Amino acid sequence: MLRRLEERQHILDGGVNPYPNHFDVSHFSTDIIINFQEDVHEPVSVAGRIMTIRKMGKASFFHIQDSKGRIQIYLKKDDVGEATYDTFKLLDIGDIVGVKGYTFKTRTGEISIHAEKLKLLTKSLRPIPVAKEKEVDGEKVIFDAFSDKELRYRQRYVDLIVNPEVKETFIKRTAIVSFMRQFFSRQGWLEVETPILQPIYGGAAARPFTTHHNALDMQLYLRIANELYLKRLIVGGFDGVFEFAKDFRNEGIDRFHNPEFTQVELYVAYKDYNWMMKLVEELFYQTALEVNQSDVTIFLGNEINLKPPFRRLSIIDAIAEYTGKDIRGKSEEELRFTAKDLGLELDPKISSGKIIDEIFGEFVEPKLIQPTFITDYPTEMSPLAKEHPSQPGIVERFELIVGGKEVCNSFSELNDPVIQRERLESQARLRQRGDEEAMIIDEDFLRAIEYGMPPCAGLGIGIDRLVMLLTGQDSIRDVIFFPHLKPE
RNA sequence: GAGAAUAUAGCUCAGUCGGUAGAGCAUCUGCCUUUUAAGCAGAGGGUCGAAGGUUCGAGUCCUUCUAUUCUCACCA
Repeated sequence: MLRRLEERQHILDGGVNPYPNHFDVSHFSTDIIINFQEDVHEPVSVAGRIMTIRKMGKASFFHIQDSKGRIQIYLKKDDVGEATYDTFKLLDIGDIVGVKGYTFKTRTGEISIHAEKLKLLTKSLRPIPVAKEKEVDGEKVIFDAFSDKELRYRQRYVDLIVNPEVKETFIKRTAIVSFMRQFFSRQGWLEVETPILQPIYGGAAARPFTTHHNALDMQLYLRIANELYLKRLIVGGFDGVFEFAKDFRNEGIDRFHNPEFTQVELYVAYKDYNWMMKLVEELFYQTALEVNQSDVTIFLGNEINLKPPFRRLSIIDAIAEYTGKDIRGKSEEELRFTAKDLGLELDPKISSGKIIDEIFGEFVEPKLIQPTFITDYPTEMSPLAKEHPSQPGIVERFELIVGGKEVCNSFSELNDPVIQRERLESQARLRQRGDEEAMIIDEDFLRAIEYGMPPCAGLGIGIDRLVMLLTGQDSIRDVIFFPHLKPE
């Protein structure tokens, strides 16, 4: 770096600005290569970062990388003049340059640009970790790639420069979100924004991040979900609302969890969870076709097929199928016995619903590889969901499990304000008993639904996990630009 | 929170039994006007994650700490 600082000064002393203000670009690297015609020397102007250099005495080759890809540049002293060629000799891998010239094909058959003008656009002071590539039997072999995960996450900008497949993943992430946004908007539903700073957090069971507003001298929370605000908007008369939301949960970090993550939540009036299942099937299928041109993807080592319909299985039937235990109508004591019989150690304080969830999470969920809707959860685990009209104690709820992981959660929303109040009060009692994740009573939310919320179906999709699914990444850190790490 | 592994040059990695710190790429100098992991000749580059300890002597052995990775636990 010291050497490059000197070089920067050297360039300055030579009357050249190493950081000029603009450069006119006419083409992207990849477009030049795609549209190349033999015997046509098309004039082009490109800009990008120098990624390889092969210097010879009076002529040189180098590759520049722009936002789309790479292209080789041929620079000859006779063509650009001695001054430019001397400046070029001072350049390093990592510097950003602009090149004006014309297209041609080299003796070895690579489509390249024959430079007529070269301009330094940005001097790079730190060496980038260059990986060398070689083609062996038509396949690219990369030598000494920048692969240290810690460095890649801490210096994502470097990761993006030198590892093109990383860039692809993030481009796909944006494509997925854009497609979903269009998909919802085309139905006439409204994309909205609701508060991230909330005086009362709710809509999910999780520990929040806490902050403080100075002027109001009050505690605020970063939202763990936006469910209760979107429902207020359904009360307000919108038929469908959705929000791509950053949510924050003050919990552990692993390859499926980041403290801040993205969810899309959607609420549609007059619909129920059966309708929502169909929507989710269609959404996943079409999104896959849009971004992958295929309904098959590899997720956590398994080939996943996203062609509808997805299997539907109630949580009770799922447990019966995978453990052989019929738990329908069983009392808390019987459930505890069943769990013990299966070899599951349980906290003696937890109740029926939680026991069912534990059995499901331990013996069933990891085995659900192909997309499966698990439906009809115990009411107790779902304080915001509406009960099944014919099955007491069971709510109209589903989760979509893919590759053994939950990717979305949905229910017919509870809109009876009296029952909703009872459910939240029972949550408050759990909280008093020390359940830190039990919900807090949000009086304004209750007031809103007391005015009347139409029947409605709600959905939450974990965008990070969906992106993992559709890009074949096994860690949430590989689909978030700047995943959370401890400070250096 | 528990266990395992890792930490050596800008990057990717070797380093044997405890005895002067190594390679490739990158960098620098020279040569080279169609190269592509360019080539040839030479050179520089290190507080071996941090702090202690054992030892005549520690990259190597021991202790503690820090960070990361993986697995498990937690997280509907």
